[in-house]
Amino acid sequence: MKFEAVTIKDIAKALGLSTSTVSRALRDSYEISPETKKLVLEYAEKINYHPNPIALSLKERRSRSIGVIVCEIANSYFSQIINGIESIAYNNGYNVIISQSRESADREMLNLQYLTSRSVDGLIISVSTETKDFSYLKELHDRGMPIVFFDRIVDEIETHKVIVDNYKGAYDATTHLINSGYKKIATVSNAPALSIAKERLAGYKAALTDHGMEVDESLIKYCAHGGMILTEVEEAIKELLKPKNKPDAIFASADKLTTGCLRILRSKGYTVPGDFGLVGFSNTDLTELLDPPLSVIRQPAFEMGEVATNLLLQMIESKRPVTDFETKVLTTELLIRESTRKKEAKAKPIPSLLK
Amino acid sequence: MKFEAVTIKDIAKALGLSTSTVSRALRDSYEISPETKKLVLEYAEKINYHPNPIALSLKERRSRSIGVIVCEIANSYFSQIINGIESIAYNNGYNVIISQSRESADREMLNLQYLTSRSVDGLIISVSTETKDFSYLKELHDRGMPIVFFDRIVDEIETHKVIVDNYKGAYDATTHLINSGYKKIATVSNAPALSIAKERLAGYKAALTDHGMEVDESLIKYCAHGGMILTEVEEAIKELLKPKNKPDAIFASADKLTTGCLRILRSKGYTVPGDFGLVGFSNTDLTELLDPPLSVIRQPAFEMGEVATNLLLQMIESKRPVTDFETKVLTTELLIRESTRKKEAKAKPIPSLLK
DNA sequence: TTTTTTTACGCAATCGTTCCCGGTATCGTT
DNA sequence: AACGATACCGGGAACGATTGCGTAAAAAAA
Repeated sequence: MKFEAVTIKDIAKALGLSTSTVSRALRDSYEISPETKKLVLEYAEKINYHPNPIALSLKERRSRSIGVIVCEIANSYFSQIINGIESIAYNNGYNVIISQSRESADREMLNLQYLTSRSVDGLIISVSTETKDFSYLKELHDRGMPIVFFDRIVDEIETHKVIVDNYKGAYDATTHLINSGYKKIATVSNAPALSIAKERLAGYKAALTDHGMEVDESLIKYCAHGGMILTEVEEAIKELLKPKNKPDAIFASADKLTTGCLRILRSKGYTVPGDFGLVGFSNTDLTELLDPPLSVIRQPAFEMGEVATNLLLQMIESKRPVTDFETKVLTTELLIRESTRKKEAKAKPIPSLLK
Repeated sequence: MKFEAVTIKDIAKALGLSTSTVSRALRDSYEISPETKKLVLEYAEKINYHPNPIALSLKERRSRSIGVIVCEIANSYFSQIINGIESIAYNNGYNVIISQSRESADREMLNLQYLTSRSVDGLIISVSTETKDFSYLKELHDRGMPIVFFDRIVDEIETHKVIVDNYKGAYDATTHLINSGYKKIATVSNAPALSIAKERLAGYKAALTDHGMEVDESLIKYCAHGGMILTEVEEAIKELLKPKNKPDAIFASADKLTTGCLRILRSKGYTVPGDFGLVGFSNTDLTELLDPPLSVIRQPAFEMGEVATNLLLQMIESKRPVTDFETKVLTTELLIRESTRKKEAKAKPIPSLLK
């Protein structure tokens, strides 16, 4: 069950030439006569010759392919990012190898080893929620592997990074809830170690204090897998529903958390925005068709993929080691829809404690 | 910017052995003394040696990786399939390379060439809507490349295939619409050349005639890109809304068509199921949260991925060419929700939110 | 005509690994 | 003592492609 491909040797043999001549003819070298070139080119075309990239990779120690690791592709945000990555990569003759960590540090490591041993020329990564140990990544980076982080970045490693202004996104969303008249705003956040979780949480807290509201730690819940497992969202919501400090609105910190919250609230018979206002990060294109249409913070995912890839290719193709790294920060967009509709005709609270 | 890896030569040099001995020691050959083995193994472990899969691929003409081509990963159906594929592949030590055709025959061909030249040991494919010319695939297959088709299969090529009972799925959905009291049922279908489109259309027609209803060709609309481009769905709906034969229900034949129809109908101010009943194929996990919750035909996508991969690995690892091919047909599931509520019914069905 | 230059091609090494041949000890057997 | 068996290890070709170097023949210059 093996699959025989046409090689440069077949051409050489058939034409009575050496492999070197054929190789040079195919690469249009000046030291091959026009007639021989024509001969080789035509024959190669005829038998449908394609150079073997594996042999090339072995020789050149590069593969013209880049590796991408995300937690899961069944997530609009990540699939949009990947589309952005592919669009730039293909235009530059690079192939993209996608792999999923499924929020597992082990699988992330496995994929990483596979990709590097397969000689990808660079990596674009959003780390899993579970990853605590970045030493392997760090070693890779130290040994010269070009890496670009996006979304969930690793502060310890100095390289190009692409993120959105998570702080501002969260701040704006929370402020929007406040301005809509919500008084007790909870948040369902991602794994606390994650950069995006920290930043979004900071934005949330800042919005509260800036508007004279207290930060209540019992209103902050974490989901270790970012909502990939629904029960953990259910658990978080259940905690929040304890009468003691029941909130009237929720800010969700990730795609799956946002829809997860809606799912749990509705399954428990609560209405949105009646019982709870809801806003969250999401790039799903179905949010406007949901019941209720969700107010969301949307990230420019496609563009993030493009930017990340451009940075990576720049590193890959640079002659000398890149030492001057930048962190590109794109801006989010707050799309206001039904799920955060103003609570009915009460006087708008005046923030008295603005600093 | 190159990335130096540890090779067998480094070990050989450091230990004063030949590469052959090191290679054999690592592969636990009987003709290497236990002491030498121990020495090599320990040193290999110490300097973190990993065999170079590229060199192996070149030598063995196999890569222990399989290629997957789908039209787009930002589609729950396909990402669920991929998860199924990966689960089996990883358990058997295979890696999965994913690529998207984005419904373009050109990109499909490009991906195909990339994957085969990269020595994937086999392919799992759902062809793009655009692909008319299967000669390249056929040649690949004739030359011994193991291929499994799923979803959108190619009748002309004899190999393993994994599909669902599209006919029955469509038949059941249409029957459900009829039983719900809808009188004029339109369908928005995929590119007519596609196997799935034909089968689903046949099921739709059969359900109509079996229930004494006429098949009206003007109620059958096609979307060449399966709803990936929203305007083509809009065009289809616009056609259907012409007063002459305005339907009261729509059966949509693919994931993006189903949500696309809802989107267009709602944007035009129509209500579902008030003005139109709506049911369609979909694997999105958000359909129950939509307004209205959508009745859908759901495919066992994860399982399909598993089945396809098992078939493929079986072909890859078979000593002799496989000639006895099978077509596995799984069954769909009709999930009845709000969007097809009986026209006369008053009682509101209880939506099941958590499954 | 002789020398130099140019043209056009082949040889062989290389990338990392495996594996077919060898080869050399160290035994044991006759 | 001589031979074969066994154990252990190295040399080198191979996988497909590129490329520096060498060189024969042809063309140009002397």
